[in-house]
Amino acid sequence: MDIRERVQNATNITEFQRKVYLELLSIPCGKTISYKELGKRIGCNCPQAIGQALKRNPFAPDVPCHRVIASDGSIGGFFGHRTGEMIKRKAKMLEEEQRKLEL
DNA sequence: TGAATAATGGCCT
DNA sequence: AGGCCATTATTCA
Repeated sequence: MDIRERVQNATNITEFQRKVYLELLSIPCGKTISYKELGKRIGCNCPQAIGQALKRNPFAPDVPCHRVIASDGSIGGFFGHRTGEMIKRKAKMLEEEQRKLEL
């Protein structure tokens, strides 16, 4: 079963989260989307809720949460560790994914 | 211009 | 009902 179907069949989550995950899956491989953009797509002005939904994403790692980034192109990090190496790590993962698509 | 703080907005416990 | 969080924007230096 595709992850998308699983999300659609997921009842233990809210419609909001479902939209978030669907949009997330809608993101092309190797591509990234900002919380703001994603939120806008689902009709939500609060990227925090999205970030939380991703963090709580019960579909991980089926849901490419690493495709979601800040509008700057980095994960950013909320409190504590700002722009750290973890971000670069995710960025690298995206790069590898993109590379995989080319092959 | 760069960086830190404040506010936001919905989800989870 | 309260706290949380992976952002964003504004303001201070």
